[in-house]
Amino acid sequence: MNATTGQPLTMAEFADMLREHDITSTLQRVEIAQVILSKPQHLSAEQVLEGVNRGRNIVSKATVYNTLRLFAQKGLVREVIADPTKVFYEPMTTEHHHFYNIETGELVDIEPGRINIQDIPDAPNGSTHVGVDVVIRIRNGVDKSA
Amino acid sequence: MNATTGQPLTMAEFADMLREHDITSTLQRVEIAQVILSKPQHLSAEQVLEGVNRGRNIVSKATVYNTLRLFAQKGLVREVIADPTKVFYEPMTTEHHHFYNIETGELVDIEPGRINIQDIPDAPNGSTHVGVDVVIRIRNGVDKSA
DNA sequence: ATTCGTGCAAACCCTTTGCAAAGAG
DNA sequence: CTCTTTGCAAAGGGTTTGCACGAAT
Repeated sequence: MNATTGQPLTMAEFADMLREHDITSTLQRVEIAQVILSKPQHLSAEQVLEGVNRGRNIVSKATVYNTLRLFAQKGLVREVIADPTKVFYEPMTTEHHHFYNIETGELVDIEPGRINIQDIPDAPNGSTHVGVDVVIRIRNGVDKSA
Repeated sequence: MNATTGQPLTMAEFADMLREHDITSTLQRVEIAQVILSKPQHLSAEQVLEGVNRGRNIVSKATVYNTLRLFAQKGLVREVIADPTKVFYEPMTTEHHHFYNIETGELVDIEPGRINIQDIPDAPNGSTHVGVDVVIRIRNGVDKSA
């Protein structure tokens, strides 16, 4: 949503957003940005591919993968490593963490601030923190026993 | 190490350990247990395969993958999901967390208790916590800028 | 012209599976 | 003897790459 108008972002606004992140704006990249950045969500590369090509055929698989990687490098989206079989992408927002349902593969946001981490240790000699990811693995059902 | 003798565990002791976890003891499984459980470490399935077949040819790739999955189910080892390209396995010990070097793919233990998580939220309706994983992503170099 | 982005298909890597042979109880 | 485990090779799924075409400066 545009903060001043309250309307969904226009293609031109997505294009501006790309340029602000040093990404050359192209049709395909704007389409991908619209799909992943329009709201808080977690999408796999394949889901982005489907979302972009609704009926029509606008972006290839390779471009989706390459573009999502580029967006992640440029700080537009964040990669979430929780499912051992695929990477999820989410819009880059304030730091928050995730529930991961090991049965369904579903990823759910934990509200920011809902988790507090104390005493984050320094990175080992000569390295720098890039980020902290907390994944709480959950399973359907209330019974603890297998 | 055997707690009473201070010696490395014997094959028979690994076999006992398997049976205690309801795993039928076989030659291949004991060999795999020796590789992954002998000390604190993080090994990919491929590294386990190499570790088991030193020169000789004792265990197949399929058996390594299937056995590590079995060990994880039975609570002998823990899977660590941090590298988007592969799963790491570590001996099941007290809860601790990890540094993950995004440049080298290296995984490093953070001492238990060195991180404290406050206010872990309840699992969503009808689901149960399975575990909490904290991964601190690090990068070589001290400078923050790319 | 030169550079950068895209598309297609093939390559790649990790992991799982199907089925016959070998091993455990 | 019956059930389980193993091995091999092949399939599978997600991701990356090579190279030619097209767009932009």
